[in-house]
Amino acid sequence: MYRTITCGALRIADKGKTVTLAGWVQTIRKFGSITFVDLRDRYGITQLVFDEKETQKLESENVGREFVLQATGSVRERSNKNKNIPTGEIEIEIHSFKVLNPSVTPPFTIQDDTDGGEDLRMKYRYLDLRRNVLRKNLELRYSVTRATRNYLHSHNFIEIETPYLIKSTPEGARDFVVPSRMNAHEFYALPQSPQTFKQLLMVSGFDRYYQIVKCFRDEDLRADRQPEFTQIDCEMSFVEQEDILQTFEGLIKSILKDVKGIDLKEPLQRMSFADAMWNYGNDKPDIRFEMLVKNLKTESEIHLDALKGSSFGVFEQAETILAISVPGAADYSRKQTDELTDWVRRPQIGMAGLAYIKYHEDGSLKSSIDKFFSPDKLIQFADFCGSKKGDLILILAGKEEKTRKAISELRLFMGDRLGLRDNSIFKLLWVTDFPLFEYEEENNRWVARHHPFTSPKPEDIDTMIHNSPVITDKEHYLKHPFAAIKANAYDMVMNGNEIGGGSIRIHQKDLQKKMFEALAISDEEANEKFGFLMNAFQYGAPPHGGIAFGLDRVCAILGGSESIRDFIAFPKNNNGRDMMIDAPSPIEDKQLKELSLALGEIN
RNA sequence: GGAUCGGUAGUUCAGUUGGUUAGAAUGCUGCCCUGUCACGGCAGAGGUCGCGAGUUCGAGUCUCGUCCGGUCCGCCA
Repeated sequence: MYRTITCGALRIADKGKTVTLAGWVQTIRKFGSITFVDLRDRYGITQLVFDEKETQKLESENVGREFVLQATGSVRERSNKNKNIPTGEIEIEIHSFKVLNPSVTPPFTIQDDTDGGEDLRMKYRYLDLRRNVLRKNLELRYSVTRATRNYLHSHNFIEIETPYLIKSTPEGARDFVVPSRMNAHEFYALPQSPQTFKQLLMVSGFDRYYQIVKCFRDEDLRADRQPEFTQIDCEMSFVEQEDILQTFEGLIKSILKDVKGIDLKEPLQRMSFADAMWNYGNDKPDIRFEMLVKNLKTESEIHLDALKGSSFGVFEQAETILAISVPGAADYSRKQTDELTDWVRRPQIGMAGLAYIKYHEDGSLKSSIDKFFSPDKLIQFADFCGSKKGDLILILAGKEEKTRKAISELRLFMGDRLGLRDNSIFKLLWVTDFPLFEYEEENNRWVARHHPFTSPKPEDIDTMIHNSPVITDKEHYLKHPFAAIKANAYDMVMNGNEIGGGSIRIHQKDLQKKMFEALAISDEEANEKFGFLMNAFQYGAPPHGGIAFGLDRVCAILGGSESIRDFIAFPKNNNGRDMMIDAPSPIEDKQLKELSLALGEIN
C-alpha cells in the first residue's frame, strides 16, 4: 500500500489522523527551515509541511516539481486557511517521506493557466493530461459514455462489437487502408462507421444494438474533426422514424440530466430541412437565438415588393437576396459596418459586398442603398424583415447557395458578437425531411446525402422507380424529379452542431437495387461491394433504422469547448499526426517486403 | 488543392525606419527567509532569432525558397 488516502479527501474532521499520501509535487514554497509542498493526485491537492529536519532531506534529495513522493504525517488544522481548495483547512505535518521517483523539469508548467503552447502540450500530452482542465474533460467524457450505456441498457439495447478490418467501399469519405500480409496485394479498410454490420445484426435479430466505437475517415481535418473519432452507434428493428426520434431524444435528455443536471421536460423541437434552410440558411440551425434569415428574393422571384423596378443593378441581377435584422445594432459606426463588409468579402465567405439599413430609434432610416431606395421603400424592407427600431438590417445578394451560406455565417457571427451564443445553454432540435440525393457537379450525378442505405419517404418511392436518374439539364438539376425526393432521415442538432444523424434503412432488396442504380453504381460493383448485404436481405430483413452520435462533439459542446481535441486523451493534429509518438512514420524495408509492397513517387 | 496567421531564452512573448552588446515575464540554479498557498528578497545561468539562398557596408527586421505549427475554404456526415 503506497497510500492510505488520496490528496483530495482530507477535511478538518480528520484532524489528528496519521495518513500516508502519494502524488506529484505541484509547488514547493520554502521559508528557511520550514517548507510547504503541495502534493497533487487525480483527486486534489494537499499541503504538506516539512520541518527543519525534513526540509534538509528535501534539499539533499533535490526534490523539485513533478517528483513523485510518498509522505506520512499527521493531519492538523492550518493556522492560515485556504478557502480556495477543498482541503484548505488542513495540512499534513510530515514525519517521513520517500522519493518514489524523481522528475526532470517539465517543459511547461502543470497548472490550470499553463504557459505551454498547443503543440508543445500535444507533444507532452501525458503531462498536459495531469492538468485539471483536461482531467475534468476526460471525466466528463466518461460520464457521458456511462450515461449512454445506462440508458441504452435500460432500454434493452445490447452492445456488440464489429470488426475494424473490413472492406473498402467507394461511396463517401476516403478509407484508411491496411495491407494484408497473408493476402498479398489485398487491403482491408478501417470502417468509416459500422453501418453495414449493424444492419446485418438487425437481419440476425438483435433488434436493439449499440456500440461506442471508433470510426475512421481519411479526410482533411479541422479543430472539430479527427481522422479517428468515436460514435455512439445505434440500430433498431421494427421501428419507424417516430420510434427512433422518441428513443434517442430520451438518450440525449438522459445524458444532459446525468452529466449536467439539466432536466429537459419539453419534447425536442422539430424542423424540416427546407424550413431550416429557409429560416437559418443552414441544416444545423443554432436556435439559441432568433435573428431569422429573411428571404427578399429567391430563385429570381421577388418576395419583397419594394425591390421591384429598382435601379440597383446588384439586386436586380441577383438570383437571391437574403437579410437578417440585428437587434440593437443600428448605432453601428461606419467603421463597424465596413468591418462587416470586409468580413463577408473574405475568400472563405466570398461575397462581393454587404448592404445595410440602420433603423434608428427615432424611426429614421439610413442605409448604404439610399441612392436606390426611397425612405418609404426602406421602411418596407424593415417591415418585411420584422425589424424593430434600433435594428441593423444586413443584406446579402448573389447566387443562391453561396448567399445562403454567407447569410448563415453572418448570422452566427453576429450572434457571437452580441453574446447570444451562451455555451452554458443547450438547445436541441431534430431536423427532418432531408433530400435523399445530392447533386455532384463533378460527375454530373446523384450521390446519397446520407448514405446509400437510406430509405426514401414512402410517398417518393414511385418517383424514384419511374424516373431515370440521368441528368440531362445540368444547369437546372434542381428541376430533376430526384431532387425533390425526401429521405426518411433525421439529424439531431445541438447549439448549431450536428451531434447525431440517422435514417430508416432500405430493407427490401429491390429498392436497394434501385438505389444503387440511382447512384450510378453498377450491378457488378454493387454486388462486389455490398453483395453480402443484398444477400442477407433475401433472408427476411426486418424493417429497421438507426442513428449515430458523434461522442467527441457531444462532449465538447457539453464541456463548453469548440475543440474536440480537448476531449480526446491522445488526439492528432491538423495533419493527422500524433505529435507525441510521431505517427505516422516510415516502416522498414523488411516490413514492406513481407507485405509485398513497393513505395512509389510521392504525389 | 487553396487562403491566411505564426516560428526570437526551457516556456509565453516584445523587438521602432535595416544599425553596433537581442529584451521582459515566467521557469531553472544559488543564497536569505517559520505561515505560505501566483510567497517574498538578492544574485546568476540560459539565444544557430526554424532552415537555405539573396539584397546591403550592415539582416531578428527586407526579398525568394523551404520546413514546421495554428485557423479556415475545398473535402468530409
